[in-house]
Amino acid sequence: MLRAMKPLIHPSIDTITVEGILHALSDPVRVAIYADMAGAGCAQTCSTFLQVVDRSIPKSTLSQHFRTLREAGLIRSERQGVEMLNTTRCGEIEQRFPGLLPAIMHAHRVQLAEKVRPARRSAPAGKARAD
Amino acid sequence: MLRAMKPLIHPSIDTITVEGILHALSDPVRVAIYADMAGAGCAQTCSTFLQVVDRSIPKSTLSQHFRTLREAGLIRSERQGVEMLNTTRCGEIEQRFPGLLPAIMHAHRVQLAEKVRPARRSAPAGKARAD
DNA sequence: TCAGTTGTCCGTAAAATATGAACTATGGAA
DNA sequence: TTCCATAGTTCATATTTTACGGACAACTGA
Repeated sequence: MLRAMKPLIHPSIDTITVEGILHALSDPVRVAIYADMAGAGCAQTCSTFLQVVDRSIPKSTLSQHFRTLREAGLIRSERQGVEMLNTTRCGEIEQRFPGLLPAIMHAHRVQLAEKVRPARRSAPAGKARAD
Repeated sequence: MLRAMKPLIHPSIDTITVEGILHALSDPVRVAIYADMAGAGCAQTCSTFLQVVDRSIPKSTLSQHFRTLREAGLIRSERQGVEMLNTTRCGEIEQRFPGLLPAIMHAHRVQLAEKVRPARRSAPAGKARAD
C-alpha cells in the first residue's frame, strides 16, 4: 500500500485570517521558528530549527509545526532536493495586515529579553492575583 | 455538596505572555468580544456580548471565553451585584508589549471590513494553491 | 542498487474545547 | 423572610485538536 505524498497547501493571500495567524504564532515552538526565519536572510530548511528550539523535539512534531505555519499562510515551503526550503510570507502579509507581524515579533523579542535578564521585581514575585 | 465559587484569576502584568495573548485572541468569538470591549468607553457585562457575537452561543461557553481572556491577562473582571463588569487591561499591556494590541485590533478591523464589502478578485476565487 | 538524509503520513494517546444541566450568588418582590 | 428571577460558574462528558513513535516517501551520491 503506497501512501502518496500530499501536495503542500499555501493559502492565497486573501484567504489568510488574523485568527489563523494568531493561532499559528500562539505556540512557543512555532513563534520561535517564525522569528528565526524572519531574522534569517535566506531560505532555511526545517532541520535548521532543531538547533533553534529544543533539540529533543521529535521530527514528526516539527513537521506538523511547519505545516501549521504554512497553512496559516505565514511561510512558503518549497521542496529542494531532499530538503525543504522555507521562507516567510511577511511581505504579502504586511500588505494585507500592516504592522501585525512586526508588532508580534517585537513583543516576542521583548519577552525573550526579559527571560535572559529577568527584571527586578517590586513585589516578592509576579504571581497571579485572585480577586 | 456545596461547590464553592472559585475566585477570579488575574495574572500580574509581568507574567502575561505573548503566546497567551495570541492564543486568547486566535478565537473568532474571543477576538470579537475583546474588540467590542476595547471600543466601548465603559465596563461591560458578559451578557452584553450575546448581541455582539452569535446569539446562539451557550452561556457556559461564553463564560469559558471570558475566563480565557481573563487568565491570558487581556481583561479584568469584577463582580458587581449579580453581574460581572469587564474592562480591558490594554493600558498595562501597551506598556509591556507596545503596539501589539493596536496592531491586532487594526488587522481585525481590516478583516471585518473585507467581510462586509468583499474585494473584487483578480483571480476567479481565493483558493489555496497546492504546489 | 544500496545506503544515507530529510521530511511526511498514520494510528493512537493525551490534552484542550464545547456544551447541557445543575449550581452559586445576588437582588428585588411578595 | 421566603420566593423568584437574573447573571454567571462549575462539572461531566462528548468532540476536536495536538503530540509523537514508527513506517514510509522522495531524493542524492556512491
